Amino acid sequence: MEDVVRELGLLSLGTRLKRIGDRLQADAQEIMNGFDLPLSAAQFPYLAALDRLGPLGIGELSQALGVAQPGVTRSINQLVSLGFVEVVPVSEDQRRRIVTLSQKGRSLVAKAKGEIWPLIEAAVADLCGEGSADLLALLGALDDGLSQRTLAQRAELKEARQ
Amino acid sequence: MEDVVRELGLLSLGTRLKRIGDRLQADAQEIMNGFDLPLSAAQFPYLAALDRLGPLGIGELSQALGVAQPGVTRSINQLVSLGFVEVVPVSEDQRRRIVTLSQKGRSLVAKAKGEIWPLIEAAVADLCGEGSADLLALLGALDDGLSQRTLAQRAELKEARQ
DNA sequence: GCTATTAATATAACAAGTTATATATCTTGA
DNA sequence: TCAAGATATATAACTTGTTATATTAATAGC
Repeated sequence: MEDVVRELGLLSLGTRLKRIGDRLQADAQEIMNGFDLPLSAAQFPYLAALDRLGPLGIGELSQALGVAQPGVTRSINQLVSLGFVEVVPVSEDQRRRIVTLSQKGRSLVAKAKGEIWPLIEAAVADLCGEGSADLLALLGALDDGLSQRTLAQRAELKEARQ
Repeated sequence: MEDVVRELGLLSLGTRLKRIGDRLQADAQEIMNGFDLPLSAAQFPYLAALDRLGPLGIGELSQALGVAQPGVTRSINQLVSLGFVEVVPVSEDQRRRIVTLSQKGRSLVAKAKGEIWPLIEAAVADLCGEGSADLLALLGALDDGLSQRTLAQRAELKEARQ
């Protein structure tokens, strides 16, 4: 059976990227399941962000991860109830809540860095083969291009030029 | 603020592809809004599949679009209530339901082919620039690679080889 | 020719994102 | 200094995917 989303090419690029991304995430989840972590693959970027950047506010996490703020609020609440992060209020500004890795969160990150992430990264590298650097470069160009001009703006320019 | 998902590279490739795909789909939606269609960008692939392949059963649509069957059932029900598709039972096999474009659906597809899709495709092509063919080729390799071996299988092979 | 299995679709519950809006706190200007 | 606006987060409702399971119809084996 023909894969329509694939055949449509650039027209359905968004749908296709989402679909492949979902599949990769589900596969990564399967690798993670081997380590019986009470955590979904989608939650890992939160821990990775806190590990890389240190304690962050909700809004900063939203920026760092490219997820809308309500999504961050919910995911952080889950991670709090799982015990991987802690939220501390800021005395100078009581609106803010700073999220930090808990001890449990830090040891999970350590384990992930040592055993899990390298495995996932190697599997993705194996999948991408020679093309991995090219792929990352192209995705970078998409990210950059989209932050300069949206598709709608590009479409308008095309129309105006006709 | 550092874009963590981007910086993590291959490790968070799934999350990143989903994120970029979502953004493209949202942008395509915005272009479509200019034509006031009572339809979301995510629903368009269903119409495109029926246009390209003719009437299809629920399970065939599921394959053609790479969406799990319950998702297809729901989306088709929406498209039915919007009047863009019709569902006909098959007399030989009463379990099956064949989905076809309605007259309204066919004229929407005609309009889309004439005015909307070329605009979206051109905007995406503008965004991708020189890299569009490379990108599609790399995505094809990912699709093919994933249907040969999942990430988990690749990870196991790596482990076994050590 | 009936029963057990298989197949196609539907339903339910959940996941993780989204937008719109509410709430609470902070900041600023008259 | 206090009312108005801005900012940070929370809540609600929705979207669109998922998995697990139920339902109904078709098929196969005895």
